Amino acid sequence: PQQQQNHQQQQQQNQLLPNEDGGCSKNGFLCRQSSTRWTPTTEQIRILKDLYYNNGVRSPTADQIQKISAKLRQYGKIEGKNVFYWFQNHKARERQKKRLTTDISAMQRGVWRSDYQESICSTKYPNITSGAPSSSASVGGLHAAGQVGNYGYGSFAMEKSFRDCSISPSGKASGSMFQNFSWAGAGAGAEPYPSPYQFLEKKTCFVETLDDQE
Amino acid sequence: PQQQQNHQQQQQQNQLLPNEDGGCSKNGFLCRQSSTRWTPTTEQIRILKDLYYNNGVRSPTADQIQKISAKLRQYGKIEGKNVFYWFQNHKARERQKKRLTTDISAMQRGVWRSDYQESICSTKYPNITSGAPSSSASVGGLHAAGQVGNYGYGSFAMEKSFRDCSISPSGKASGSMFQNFSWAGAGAGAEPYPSPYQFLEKKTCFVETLDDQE
DNA sequence: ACGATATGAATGAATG
DNA sequence: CATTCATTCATATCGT
Repeated sequence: PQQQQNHQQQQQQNQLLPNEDGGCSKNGFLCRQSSTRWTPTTEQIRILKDLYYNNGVRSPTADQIQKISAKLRQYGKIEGKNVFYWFQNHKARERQKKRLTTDISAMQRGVWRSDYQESICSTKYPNITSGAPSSSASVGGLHAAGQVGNYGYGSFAMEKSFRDCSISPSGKASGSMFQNFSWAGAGAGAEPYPSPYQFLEKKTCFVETLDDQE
Repeated sequence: PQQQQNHQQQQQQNQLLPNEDGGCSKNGFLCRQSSTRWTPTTEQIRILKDLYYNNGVRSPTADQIQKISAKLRQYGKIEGKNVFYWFQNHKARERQKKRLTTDISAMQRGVWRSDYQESICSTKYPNITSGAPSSSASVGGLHAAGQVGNYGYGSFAMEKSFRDCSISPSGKASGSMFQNFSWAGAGAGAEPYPSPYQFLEKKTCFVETLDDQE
């Protein structure tokens, strides 16, 4: 059913080798060095994918991220952000890929159905209430309890293009309300790019310091 | 001081000329700016950060947003919403990092460390009072008058406990977001790569107890 | 080596 | 204010 992630990812399992030479042969100088980006090991990848595909984890919570990273740390250096980004990216790219893959023609013909896109997820998670998870990579009992099926947002992209939220022109801007900015609907038939600072600009008196000497 | 410009920092360096339009002429190279999304120039970033860190601006009001964007417009095309989002994102991300820098396990143990990083507001002027404010980027007398000291709420999540304070006595805590992300700012922490994940490593028998469903 | 691709990281833009 | 989505940059890796 899914074949979108079997290209190349079988690199070595060396986590991070601080053996970087001091010579920044890059374009600048204050470059990389040890700041090499995280390179997931195969074990880490395996676990992550297992969580993703077998446990339906898509956007792990802080708690989950913690557990996951703690777990993955056994296989190499890793930080919470790596896990966070991994899921973000994986989800995003899968969707992106699907967008391109999923016959566009189907969409334009309207024969597109929303059930075949979820095939990759096997939908096995919905009822975690049974008890023992028995998942392959149960990282801290991570079961993606609350988010399963959440991403089933219809399908791919097509309805999220125009999100024009027309807001009511309050006219009064006080505090931190932000929905009454003209930009809320910017482009919704307004000016090309208007100077949006007149809608509430009352221009007090202080004009003394407009120093542009930053 | 809060951005780990190690190597990445993608399109940040493209300096749009003080044009008024989208006329970007970076280095005589590719003008990638034509996209939809705002690409802050370095000057704009600098001012924004200055406002953020030196003036304590966190959630600028419409008024402030106006002034700021007007000011920043000298350095490139910008709209109010860009400013608005910038502050929102900057705050959220800083918070996101920080919020969990004070990892929950420490929190539950009361070992909470109020280790801060930024030089938030220097408690500027409570008002647009007298003469020249010495702030770097005083945008039209924008001094963050009303909100300084507002976020000086000590630190972690405390006012929002109602939402994510699901700390269980069993040593489990369901925070809201990532906890120990040391990535974002690194303004003060700046550890190469911390490994503070043992705090939740206490239980290896984790099996399914992750249910943090509301 | 160079170019293509995969993917980590960052962040603007939204939404709830 | 928290979370998520989309885009884009940067770099690691592989193929030729």
